[in-house]
Amino acid sequence: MVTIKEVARKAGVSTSTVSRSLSGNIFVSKDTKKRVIKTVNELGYRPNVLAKGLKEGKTNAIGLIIPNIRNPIYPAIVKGVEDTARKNGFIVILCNTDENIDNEKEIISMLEKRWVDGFIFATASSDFNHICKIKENKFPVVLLVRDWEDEFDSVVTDNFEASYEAVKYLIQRGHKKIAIINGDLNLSLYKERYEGYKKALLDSGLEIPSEMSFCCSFENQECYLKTTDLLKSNIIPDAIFATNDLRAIEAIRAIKDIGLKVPEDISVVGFDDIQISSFIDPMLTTVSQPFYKMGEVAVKNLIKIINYKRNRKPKRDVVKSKLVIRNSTR
Amino acid sequence: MVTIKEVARKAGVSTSTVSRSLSGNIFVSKDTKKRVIKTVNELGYRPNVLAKGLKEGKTNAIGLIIPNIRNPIYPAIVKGVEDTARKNGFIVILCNTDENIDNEKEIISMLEKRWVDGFIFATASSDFNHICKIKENKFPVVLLVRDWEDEFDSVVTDNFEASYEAVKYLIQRGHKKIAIINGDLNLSLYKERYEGYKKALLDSGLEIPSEMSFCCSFENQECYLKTTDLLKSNIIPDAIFATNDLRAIEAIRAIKDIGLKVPEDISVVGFDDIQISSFIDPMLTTVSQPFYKMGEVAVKNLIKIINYKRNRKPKRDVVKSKLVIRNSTR
DNA sequence: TTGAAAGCGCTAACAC
DNA sequence: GTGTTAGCGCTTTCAA
Repeated sequence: MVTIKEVARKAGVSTSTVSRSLSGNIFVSKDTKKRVIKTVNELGYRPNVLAKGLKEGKTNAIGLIIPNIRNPIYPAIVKGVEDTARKNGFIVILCNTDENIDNEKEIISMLEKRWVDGFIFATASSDFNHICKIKENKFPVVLLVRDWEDEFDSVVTDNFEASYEAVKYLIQRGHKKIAIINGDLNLSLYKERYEGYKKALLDSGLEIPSEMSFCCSFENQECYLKTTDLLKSNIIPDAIFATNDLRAIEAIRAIKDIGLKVPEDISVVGFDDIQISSFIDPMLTTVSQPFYKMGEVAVKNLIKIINYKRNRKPKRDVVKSKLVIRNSTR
Repeated sequence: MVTIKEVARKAGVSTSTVSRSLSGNIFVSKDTKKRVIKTVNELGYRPNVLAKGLKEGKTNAIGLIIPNIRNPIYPAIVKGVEDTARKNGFIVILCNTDENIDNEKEIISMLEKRWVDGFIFATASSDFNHICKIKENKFPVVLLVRDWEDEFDSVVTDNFEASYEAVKYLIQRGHKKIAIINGDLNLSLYKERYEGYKKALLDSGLEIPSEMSFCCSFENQECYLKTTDLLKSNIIPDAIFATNDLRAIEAIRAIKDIGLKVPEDISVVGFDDIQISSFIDPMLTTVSQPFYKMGEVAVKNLIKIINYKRNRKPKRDVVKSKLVIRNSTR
């Protein structure tokens, strides 16, 4: 490995001059600089980021913690985060928790050893102490997708409004018995989506059919099974609002398997607009979220906090989502 | 930030004793060790990986370079890589190239500054010099999914055999005009899949219908459009072998939109078995690949190379895939 | 404008 | 068993 010393020797200058030639902020005579740069190229010298980080007290890396990389919303987010980070000279360390809090703690403990200058969490849940602790340890933190009260900077979508609009749309199209398939209500995003759903029904004078409301995870086709159960009972909805596309897709599968049709018998609306949603049959009506953009905004905010560490008040960034109407609703 | 010095002072020992107590390899008296550990916990001390890495000449990080995180095969791989790496005390730095070689070079240049102890590339293509250069620079490299002659360690699936089997299956079910929708033939995996396809046809005495063979990328619905073109011509296949599921899904969409049915009019076989494939309509018959496992094997091999840097001959690991028969074939 | 030297936090060779 | 110390590669004072 080529070090700054070798460059210095070969160019006939001191290591400080090499450093200065490369950093650019401090003045070095034109000739010297040229000679140094030439030597750097000849030798293929690359500054060692470890040494630089150790000296400067920062790493130019950020930790991105996500709950489940196989949920297609995260790849989109990851891409936004990574592109933006790289554009700003940061590298991304991606960690997947599988929604498991022990994994998450272990990951944090690892990254806190100066691996990263700051964290982006897309995993906020009700069990939140460990993330608070990071902040106490002076690591900048931005929450993404899922947020938590007003303690942290965050980037989220307008979950309430978007759900409201989606359900309102179903009502306008004449649906009256609208089921909701939701996620963990301890997560603010699902709670907000639920609130939007309820408000839309209420505003239209419809009852909230509690027997048509359930939550499910992504494991073991839970969503498929619970939807099947619902349809086998004698309370059949005329529309289903699923709070994400994966749930919508499982629900559609269940509806078809039981011999009913989408959208003729039951309309289905999803949430997320993952890539696959425009290819399944019927193409899914869903709320489209700007995931790439969200990742981008989260990184930009995080870098701001890293660079000017003043104790600003946390900022909540809300990005707009929009209803995309396709063929799964009639 | 708590440093080893503070721990040492508080515990009344030298820094080396703290270091030794933590590393565990060198003997420290029970009492001292206990006292040190206690202090470490009280102070919340975490060894600085930058300093450690600088000292030891390694980082315990590996770079994982993938072409496109939005292709669902990669999240599965990433998860395998990440889990295994973490289990072995390594951290993963994930980088996405968007199939762009300049991005890739930039990423490599960044990671070579001692960020990582080795690389896993899932991006090998015909333009390969920059990856060779990494190896010359003494960085361990393992190729994944896509490989390249015998220069490198690699982990791949039995593309030829799997394709052969898939096409053979179509033939056995009575199909005679079998189209192939392929990817870039400069990538060995697609070439191998093409060879498997041809061999299966040949072995059954069928002609290779060159007018029914085309390649397409994932951009701009290219696959959808080209399939539509094919179907609008008067040479209509009775089966389509798509060399990945995303292509198969686009093809199915095209078939349906033109008013034909899958599998009644045209059978479709995919390759990959991404999660969504068992939820689309009809559920996709496809070749299932053990992506998680592949990531796992790649990491294990890489770590082996990192730890015993002897110049072994590169090893090619071939993992078995298998045909999963669902409803898109008749 | 440039060089010498200290020091970032850690480990390990060497001394006791 | 434990302490002292050099040094990993870099940046940045301080001097010249």
